[in-house]
Amino acid sequence: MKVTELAKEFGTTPDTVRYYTRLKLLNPAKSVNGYKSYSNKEVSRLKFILSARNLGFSVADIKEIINESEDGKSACPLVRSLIKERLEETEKQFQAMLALRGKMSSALSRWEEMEDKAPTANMVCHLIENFEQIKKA
Amino acid sequence: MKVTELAKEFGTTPDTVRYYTRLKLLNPAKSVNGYKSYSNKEVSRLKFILSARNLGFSVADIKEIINESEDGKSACPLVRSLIKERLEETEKQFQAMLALRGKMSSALSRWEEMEDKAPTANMVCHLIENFEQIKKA
DNA sequence: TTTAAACCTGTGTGTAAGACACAGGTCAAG
DNA sequence: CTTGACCTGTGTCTTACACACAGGTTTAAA
Repeated sequence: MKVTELAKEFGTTPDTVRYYTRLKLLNPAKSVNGYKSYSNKEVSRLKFILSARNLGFSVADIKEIINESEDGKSACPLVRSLIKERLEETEKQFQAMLALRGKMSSALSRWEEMEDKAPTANMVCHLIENFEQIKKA
Repeated sequence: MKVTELAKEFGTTPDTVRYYTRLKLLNPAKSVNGYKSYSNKEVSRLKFILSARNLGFSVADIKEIINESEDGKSACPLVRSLIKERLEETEKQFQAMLALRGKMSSALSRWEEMEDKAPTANMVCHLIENFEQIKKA
């Protein structure tokens, strides 16, 4: 299988496949003409990678998981521990986005009934600069 | 004012100040010794930048806003239009994170009562690979 | 068989928003 | 005058790919 064929097989892009290949998550043989040739093993490997990405694992995580399994060990304990970390991070980011969304939406509605103002020497836009004060130390 | 002083003034890092300076959002004079010297104007400029970042504007947005205001025009219309875009993006990302969080958390709890398995030729980790099927084309 | 268009290849670089590394400069205390 | 602490600018690294590009391959028509 060539790069583009493999990518289409799972609805991803050739660039993504090439990226994983550069990181040696996939290890295709070299075809006569220098093209990369992916075997069935690579196909299921890619499927695994995409599933893991879908679940929030980083590419570095995935590399670690694969290394573990190539040592013949069960990757399950590692996988459980990693997803705990990632879930915590996701939760933090989620809360941050929740707060940001609220701020943005409140700014938007407040700004719709405020007038335009020309900039001054030390004020670029009064909408932004008066919305929330950044505290000085 | 030197880089570190300015950074501390607003609870940010010298690297951040240097980054904005590289992008010419801040335009310090050069001190005799080659150090950058920030005036009062730069101080309020940084405050503006941090406020805008806080509200979800990208650094590129901020550059655009500053350019507008340096042409003497009111940046308010641009600011309103930009925040609408950014809010939409944020909303999309928010929904994506919500879904991801759900998936991760359900995976975590499901995996806690599943056994470890050794890897096989075409299976790296059954927890991940059996969680959700990636569809073939 | 020749040729041309369409498609594909690998490699190299660009992206956002800073964080980090590093060799050297500056400054106060002794 | 020297030490040590702190600071400086510049350059590189990060994530997870997307994009650009010069050239190779394949298919179809001529």
